[in-house]
Order: sequence, then structure tokens, then C-alpha cells
Amino acid sequence: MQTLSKNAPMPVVRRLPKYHRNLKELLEEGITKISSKDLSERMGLTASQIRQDLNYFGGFGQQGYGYNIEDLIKVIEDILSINNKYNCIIIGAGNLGKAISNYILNLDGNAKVLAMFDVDAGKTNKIFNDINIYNMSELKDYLKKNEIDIAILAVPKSSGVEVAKDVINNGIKSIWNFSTADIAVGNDIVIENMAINESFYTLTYLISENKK
Amino acid sequence: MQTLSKNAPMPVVRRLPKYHRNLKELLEEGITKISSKDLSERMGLTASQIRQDLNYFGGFGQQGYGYNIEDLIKVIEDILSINNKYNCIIIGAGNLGKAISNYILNLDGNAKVLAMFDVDAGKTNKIFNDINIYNMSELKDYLKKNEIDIAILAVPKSSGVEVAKDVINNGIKSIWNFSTADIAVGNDIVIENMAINESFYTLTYLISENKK
DNA sequence: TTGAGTTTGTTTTATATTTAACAATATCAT
DNA sequence: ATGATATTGTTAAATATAAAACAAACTCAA
Repeated sequence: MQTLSKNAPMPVVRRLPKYHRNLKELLEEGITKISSKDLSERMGLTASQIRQDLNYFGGFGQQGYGYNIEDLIKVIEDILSINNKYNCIIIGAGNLGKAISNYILNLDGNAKVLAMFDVDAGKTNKIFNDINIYNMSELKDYLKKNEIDIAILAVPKSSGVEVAKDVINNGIKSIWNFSTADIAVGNDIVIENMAINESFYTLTYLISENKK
Repeated sequence: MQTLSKNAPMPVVRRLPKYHRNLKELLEEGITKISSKDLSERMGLTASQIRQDLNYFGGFGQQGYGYNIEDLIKVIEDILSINNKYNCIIIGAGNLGKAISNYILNLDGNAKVLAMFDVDAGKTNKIFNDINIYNMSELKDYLKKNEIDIAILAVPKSSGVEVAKDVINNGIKSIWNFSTADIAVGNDIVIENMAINESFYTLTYLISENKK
């Protein structure tokens, strides 16, 4: 059973977490196997799409039977590298940074926030979720002394680009960007944008379309 | 100059906010016109895509000249209905709810949070950003007495589905969902998901691919 | 053990999206 | 005013994604 990506399209990759979530729920309901047809009805997709999505990574099902849920969960976790350990820092210790810290705490323990940073002296030198909040001036030194996998940006738009440059210059290879800044990165850096702007304006568009 | 949608594809719609943001920045830089070629270089797209995207809604440029930035901004705002007034409530007054409240405050004033709700008595009967935080038990009555356009869900996954049902049953037609719950809605309801899970696991996937 | 019924993996077809090409038309320097 | 240059809107081609179709292979009840 190989799970080597044959260069799967991004739309497929972005569906995998949804499969994962639904399969976990099924397992909790005590169900041990499922066909692409049943899963498709539950998730509002076509069975064909599910089979084809999974087949970008390998053949994990069995004719006449379907997919073993427990196995498939493990396969997907493997593909997405969910079970690796990720050391994170959060830049920005406002409500957004704290909300993200909570989110990661509720994950299954594979990702961990090791430090938070802020420019605001009123927020620094405190502890949140057992995490130290440092001043931004300490960032460079911190990154030298600690191996950090992911820098999470929870800063205002105005400082987004600058902070991104900062962390990249100090060795960060992956950014989860919650700021509304447009951040351009080189080819060796991975960035994932939460795009709250795009989301809100898409909603307002859909609302106006819905009224027609 | 008409801006009636010829049923534009969603990928096009989701690019419009990005055009909008870049055009606003250009205007701030004192630039008044731009060609699809120059804009494409700035945004990392193809000029062809920009021209075709815009042409789903109308012909806003001029041969040999390009696009008038100020006009184009207005057109996009019109398409996305950015300048309509949106009355919002936020369900969940934790860090996430507060972060969203801040985000909306930083918008240009067209969206407004009129109330927040929480189940936690420790959070209710307080004021944040001049907004009252009510107990969830008051939600139904509040929605009866106030015209709310958008319900923003900033609740834990466990209560996401239930809260969504609640607001829909009380007349809400549009939901901006920040919870990690999978929410199924009828055809007359608009929902936009922030999909934080999908985003994080896509990031971990990209990180592992980046290392290959 | 058999065979009707299931369900996969994969191929084929259809649809959606992006890119390229280019005629039509405007600009702008002279 | 003119024409070389720029740039659009739009059509055509290419690519990417999704759906349908189906042979192969398994399950499971009798």
C-alpha cells in the first residue's frame, strides 16, 4: 500500500481533510467500512469523485466491500502528514492570535505553539495557554535558538509583508497567513493564506446573487 | 456600463477581492490607470485571465489605454455588493468572535456587528467594541426584533450544526462559518465557510511535498 | 461451491477553467 | 491629421477537473 503522490491536483488535496473528518465521525459512530457511494451521499459529492480522488494516491478499497474506515483514515493522515510534529510560533498575540492558539490546542497534539510574539508591550511578557508572549524584538534571537516549522501570522495588514520577510530571513520555511496582506514568497517557501477578505466579499456577492 | 453577472464562475468571483485590493493600493500610490499586462505582473496572474475575468461582467477597459482604476474599483465593489449595508451578529464571544469583530470594525463601515452571543455566563452581559454580548437564550427573541443579514459562527465544532439550525430557524439567510463543523443548508440559505481545518492540513501537505 | 449482487480502479467522456491568439479600436507623439 | 504602438474584448485552443461508464474482482447468502 503506497501513498506516494502522483502529483495530485490541489482541489483533490483540499478535499482530503473533509474526507478525514467524515471518516473520523463514522468511526466514532461505530461504523468500520463504507462504500464510495454511501460516503458520497453523506458528503454531498459523487462516488466517482471520491474513488478518483483516492486513486491519485493509491488503491485503498476492495471490490464488493468498500473502504476500511480505520485504514483509510491512516492513509489520509499519512498523505497530509497530519501526524508529523509541527513546532509553531504565532506572531500577533491579540484575539486572533489567541484564537489560533486555542485551535491548535484542540488539534490532536501534533502541532504545538511554542511561543507568541507581539509589538504591544501591554501584551508581552505574559502567558497564554501556557505559552510565553515575547516582544517582537526577541523574534530573531528566538528563531536562532529554536527549530520552528511554521510561523503563523496574526498581525494587521500593515505589518504583514514586513513580518513575513522577517521570519523568512530568519529561516522559516512555512507560513500560515491570517493577515489580509498579500505576501509574495520564493519557491522554497510554503505559504497558506486564510484569505478572510476573499471569504467575506464572496459572501456578500453570494448574498446579492441569492436575492435575484 | 452594466455589471450584471452572466453567471460568472466561482473562481472568478473569488479573484475579484484580490483585484479590488490591488487596485485600491495602486490608487493610493497615485496611479490612475493600468493595463491588464501591468496588473498581471503585479498580481502574478496572466493578462488574459484578468481581461476574461472582468469580461464576465462587462467591458470596462479601453483599447490602447487600459483600465481606469477608480472606475474599475467601483465596478468591482458593485459586483461584490461591498457597499451594501450588512447587519451582522456573532455567535461565540471568545477570542475568535472578538477577532472577527475587530476585522469587521476595520472594514469600511458597510458591515456592522450589532450583537454578540455566548453560552458562557462569564462572557455575557459585557460589552466589546461597543457591542453587547448576550446570552444564547436571548438569540431567538433578538432575531425576532432585529433585521440581521449575516450570522457569523465562531463556536466550537460540537455546537456548530445546532447553532446554524437555530439561526436559520429564526430567519437568518446568510452564514459566515468559522467553526469547523460541516454545515448543510437548504437552497435559499447562503453559507461561506472559512475552513480552517482544510487550510491547516493543506499547509502540512505542502510542507511535506516541499521537503521531497 | 456457486452465482447474483456490490463496489472498486480505471478508462472514457463531458465540463470547466485557463491560456493563447488576434482583429478591432483607441492612444499619442509628431 | 496620421500612423506606429498599445491594449482591449472576444474567439479559439489547451489544460484541468469532474462525471459517467464499465470490466474486473470481491462479497456473501443459500
